[in-house]
Amino acid sequence: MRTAFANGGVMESSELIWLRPEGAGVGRPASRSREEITEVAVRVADRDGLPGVSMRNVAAELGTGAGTLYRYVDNRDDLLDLMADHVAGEFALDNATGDWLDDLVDVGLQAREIHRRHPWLPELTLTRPVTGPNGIEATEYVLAVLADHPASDSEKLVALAMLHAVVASAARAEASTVDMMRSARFIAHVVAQGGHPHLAALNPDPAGGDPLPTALRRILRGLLSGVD
Amino acid sequence: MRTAFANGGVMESSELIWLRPEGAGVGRPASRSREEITEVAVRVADRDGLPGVSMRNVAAELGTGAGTLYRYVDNRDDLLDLMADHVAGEFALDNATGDWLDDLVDVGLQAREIHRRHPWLPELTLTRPVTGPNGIEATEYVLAVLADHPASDSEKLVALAMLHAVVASAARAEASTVDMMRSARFIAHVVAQGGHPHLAALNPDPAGGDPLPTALRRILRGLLSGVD
DNA sequence: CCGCGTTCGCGAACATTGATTGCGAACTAG
DNA sequence: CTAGTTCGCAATCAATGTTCGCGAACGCGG
Repeated sequence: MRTAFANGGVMESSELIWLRPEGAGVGRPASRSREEITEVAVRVADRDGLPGVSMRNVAAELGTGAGTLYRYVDNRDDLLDLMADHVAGEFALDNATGDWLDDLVDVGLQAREIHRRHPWLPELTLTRPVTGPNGIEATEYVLAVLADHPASDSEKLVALAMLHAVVASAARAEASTVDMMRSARFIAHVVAQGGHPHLAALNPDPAGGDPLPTALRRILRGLLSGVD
Repeated sequence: MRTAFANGGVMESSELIWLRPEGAGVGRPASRSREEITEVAVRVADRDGLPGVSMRNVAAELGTGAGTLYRYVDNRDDLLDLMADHVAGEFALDNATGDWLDDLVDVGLQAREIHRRHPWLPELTLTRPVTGPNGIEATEYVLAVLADHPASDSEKLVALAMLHAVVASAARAEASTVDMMRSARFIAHVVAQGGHPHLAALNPDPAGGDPLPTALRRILRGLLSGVD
């Protein structure tokens, strides 16, 4: 798809939305902004879930028609990108203590809190890269925390990607207890039929606390405290 | 939704599809099977991607109408579940060497190969739990590998979940080079504007090999060789 | 061999979705 | 004030998931 501009030029919309200018300097000014639309979309998602974020729904919430949204966004995916990066702005990136492990675990736990506040977020962050302005800011922060760390840049990026994958995945598991229960019922059925001794012998730990903090510590240290 | 049966009973379809019987013993026999439909759906997905897996498309490939599929499946999500578990049958689970770390890394690398063969798979495994018969089989295998390991059951399950999350996430990143390039362009733009020193100072390692095997080793050992 | 109960196949139909288009109104620049 | 441009909006299109009703196919009991 191509968008024509006042200068007669043309912009390939295969770029991320943040690279495309918002509005044009001339002509009738827009009555809404990407920010405003994004906030409304996030509110709708918090209330009705991700499938509730239809162009018609969001537009209605804004008191307008569906077609109007396409003046601000090329397609629905753009809107989803905006939403994901919007909530990435909820990070508090000024807690650095100087201990890289503590700081990275803190980022991971903050990420989980964000995912908990917005149960629709895992589906987005797991399916697409989050590389909007706020996502970039978080990445820069992590790199700053690891600035004095001896690991190579590649290793740091791998650790960052893994941190993200683990947190988002855990958050998704938390978010859909329905799926969990359906799975549990099926597993119980399979176990009841025999033939899966180790699955049958499984029993949950008594009084297991929150596993994520220690898991994150172990993963990050395993990845970055290279004792191969 | 509810499905009536010959005995006058009723079955809640909120169960996973594998808990619901295929066909009914009486009446006109079905001319197709879940297996057959699943195989066709997988083939369509391999060719046209996940959005190509529409009820009409799959039905057409089977030489029938869309409505017919609903005799075998309650909804599209059921079909996706079937597909995900179907390819989970591609695991070779008879390679156990006795060394749990080697064996788990092997499972992870096998999972990546499966994801590579079916580029649509990450979107499924990341979004929903894979707990069909074949998925259960893989879980049982992992538990068998870890049978003599001193870690607690909870720790083992956490490690398994993390293994899955990491592999699927890495596979997704591999699968969509388009997104990667768009992100790269935006990051380059941000860096060019200054203000992100650590991001700017980033340079990729020369001749970096495949990072996943060592990453998996480090993560799994970090999680299961408890040296807190 | 035949009817009966039940299921299956199938096409038409419905609601909803993302996206496009054409036009009049609103706005800025000169 | 005029020219040029963009914006808002409603109508519209194509495609999707899903439901429904009906006639035909089948197995079983007589």
